[in-house]
Amino acid sequence: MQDRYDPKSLEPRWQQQWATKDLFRAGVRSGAPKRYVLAMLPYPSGEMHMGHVRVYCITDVLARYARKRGFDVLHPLGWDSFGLPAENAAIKEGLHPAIRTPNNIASFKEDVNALGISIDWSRELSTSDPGFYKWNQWFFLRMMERGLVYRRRSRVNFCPSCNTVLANEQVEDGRCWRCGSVVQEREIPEWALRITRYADRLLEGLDGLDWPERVSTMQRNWIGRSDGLEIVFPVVGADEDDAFRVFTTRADTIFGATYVAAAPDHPLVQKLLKGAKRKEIDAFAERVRAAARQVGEGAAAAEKEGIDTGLRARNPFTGEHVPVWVANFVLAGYGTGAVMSVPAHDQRDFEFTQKYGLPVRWVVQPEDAAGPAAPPADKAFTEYGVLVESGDFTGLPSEQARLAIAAEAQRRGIGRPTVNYHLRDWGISRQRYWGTPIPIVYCKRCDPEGKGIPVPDEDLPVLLPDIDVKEVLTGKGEPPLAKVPSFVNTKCPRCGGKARREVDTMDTFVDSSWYMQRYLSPHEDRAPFLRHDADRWLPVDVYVGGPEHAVLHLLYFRFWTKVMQEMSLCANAEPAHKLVTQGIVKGRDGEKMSKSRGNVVSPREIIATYGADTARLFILFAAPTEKDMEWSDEQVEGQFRFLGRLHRLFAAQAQRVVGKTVHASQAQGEALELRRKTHRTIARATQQLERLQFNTAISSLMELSNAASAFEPRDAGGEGALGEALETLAQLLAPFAPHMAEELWAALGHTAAERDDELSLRPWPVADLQLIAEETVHIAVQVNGKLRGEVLVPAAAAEEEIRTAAALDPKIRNWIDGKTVKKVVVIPKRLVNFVVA
RNA sequence: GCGAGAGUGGCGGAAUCCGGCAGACGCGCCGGCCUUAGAAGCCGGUGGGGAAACCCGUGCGGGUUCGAGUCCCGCCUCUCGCACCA
Repeated sequence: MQDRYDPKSLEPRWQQQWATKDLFRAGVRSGAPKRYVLAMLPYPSGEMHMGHVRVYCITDVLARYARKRGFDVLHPLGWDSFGLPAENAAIKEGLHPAIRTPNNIASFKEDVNALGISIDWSRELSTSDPGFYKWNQWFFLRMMERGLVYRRRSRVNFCPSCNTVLANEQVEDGRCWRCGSVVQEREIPEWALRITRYADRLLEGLDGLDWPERVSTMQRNWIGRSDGLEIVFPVVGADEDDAFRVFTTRADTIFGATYVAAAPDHPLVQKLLKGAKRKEIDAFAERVRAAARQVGEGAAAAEKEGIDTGLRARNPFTGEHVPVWVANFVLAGYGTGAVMSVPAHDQRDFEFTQKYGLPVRWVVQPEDAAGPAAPPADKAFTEYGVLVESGDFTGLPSEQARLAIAAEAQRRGIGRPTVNYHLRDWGISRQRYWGTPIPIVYCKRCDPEGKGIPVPDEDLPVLLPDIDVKEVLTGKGEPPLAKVPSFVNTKCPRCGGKARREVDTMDTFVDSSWYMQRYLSPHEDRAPFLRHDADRWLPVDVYVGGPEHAVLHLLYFRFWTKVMQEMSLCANAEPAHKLVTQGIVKGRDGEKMSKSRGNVVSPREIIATYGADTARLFILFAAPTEKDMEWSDEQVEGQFRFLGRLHRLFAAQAQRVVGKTVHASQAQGEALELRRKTHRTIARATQQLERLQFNTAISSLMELSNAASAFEPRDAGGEGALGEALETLAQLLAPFAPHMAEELWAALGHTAAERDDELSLRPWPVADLQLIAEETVHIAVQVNGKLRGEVLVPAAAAEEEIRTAAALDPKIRNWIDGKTVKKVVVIPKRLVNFVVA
């Protein structure tokens, strides 16, 4: 062992050894139970940032710990190499993504290895590799067969000057990010996946998962299941068919419905109105759309606005003729695009009514005196209550009335119970180059309607063509692939005649929806992965990543898994059992790290200065796993000092305890105390690791290190106890600071020549419960709940014995002598409380 | 507005699951040792008040309990998410 702690020489040495011995390969411990530990798929930027460091430190601790607990561990890593950042860089710099990406990957991979992350690189994958994206296309075709794929028109952002479609993030304040033109809205065809068909299964599946409540709640809200009644309000003086269908969750308030509000572009409004009124409403609709673009889709507009259409509809329960308005707060895309407005019991309707002077009818009264007994003048009463002025339903509580009114509507054939979801189908078409080609061709002869003809399986993959970057990736005009004739022009798989390929590519969320399965059979070319491998490894046991993916990726990959299960590709309906969302790493200034703020701390520099072990310890110690943390140079130094102290401790003592551990059982006095500390630390650190409390686990190790440093052996028993403490430290440190742990382990005379003696695979230490159990314990003594002293009693002491000992203590006697002891509370091994008058 | 989470020393944070000695561990700071001096390292101290005995102290106000940072009720503040979803 060197005198000085020099991570620069020590760390690469151990990394080399691990690689040479191929220690982290999964699937070689055949009899052992499996554990699948996974970090979210990274986009391979050229240099790792601190967020990546944090995720991989977390998964690496879990992976290394699991290995030492005897698991066959799968801890793979790959690259989310398709996508917008690479394409944008290509547009800007003219460098083909296929050239840049491998360089970025190589560099990022180097950083991962420099951190000492224990990855099974034999399973590395890149989503831009045809061997991977071929299976995206295969899945697309299988989903098509199952009726899960369809073509629809959808609104997109369009820049008239660049003549191209823009992603949401390319729109800044309603303007094009590149040229600053005002963005328009356009309808274009796209391919969509019927994720909504799985809405209820996605909802129900959440209950069985060990996910943060926050994420499950977000998913529930996002899916947004809402049970209600769809009911018909016929238009007065129009055809039977021309009726407004409205959706409501509050059927109990239908007697209070004083008007109908429809979305400005509601088809029935369009159909029934002509002339000046129609023009007025169309202009209004355009204004509402523009406002929505400005503040972002769905955001609440400042004020409610509307126009009276002049149409009248009949309330099917009161028979009353009520006006039909169009209003900016009614969404065309949700429910039926029209609502019955009940101003007395809905806040939005109330506000609208206030502005336009429409009638308010109070039909639900609070059940008890808690609420208002009469209509409040300033807001709607939105709670459940008891119905009034509601015909036959008067007197019923809201819950019952809802059902009764729904049943009545159904009986009369004017309504039916309906479920609505906030969740929309998943549009996967992207007008970009750097993604998976959609395996579809269009043939005028076989497919005159342009529905799309699937490419046969044997023609997969549809390869992304090589391109002249300067000509194709201009960021302007048609989708890039449309400019590549050799790609576009093809033969129809049905008639063999001339046909055109689909030129859109797939959303990269498709890649990340099933990559965790591809790791199982990464080189398989007959299937995306094998059932045999799926049965061995799925589901992912722990999935670690940022909470920002709570709804998109984490919903899509659950959907995909459910489809795969239906296809019998795997047994489980959920991809990941436990989800851990790690907090973000903030800069020294407490702000989010970003280049523009100039507060970015480079992992490379930290590793170069202090070594990987220091970086790992710091990032795990500074805050609990799920919480945000701030970068602190002083805390980094602190971890470096801790490692330095450990190194010195072993340099000074390791030699003399080699082979002496067997004498530990003779330990007496202080030596015995050290042994107790050692075994208590094993127990605590183990529990803390299981609970992902890495910060406190490390602090437990520091405590043991401090205790061992303060101890000086005087006899064989002492040397044994110290030897045991040092071996334990090296063992427990292994998941956190693996290089240092190996170095310390070697210093204790363990050679790593044999694979079996490798610290990484050596069994995790087991605490001796007998040693943890104390013989004597300190008991806190309280008088009237205040701490007044402490007594030392045998751990096995009976209540009576403890009480007597406490009462005899001189400090305590000061407090209780001459007073009446009304009660004595004794909690064995913890405390005594005298309650005196 | 709705939902979730969090408020503890100068700082990051322990203890919160299951009520029982608040402040583990680290940083910072103060003092000392070593040194020509510094760096590094080592030793000691460090919630506030007080000479001490003691008193006070976990966002605020109540409650339950022998005992509350922890449980219950009502507020305040902050963070995150959703935000006209009928």
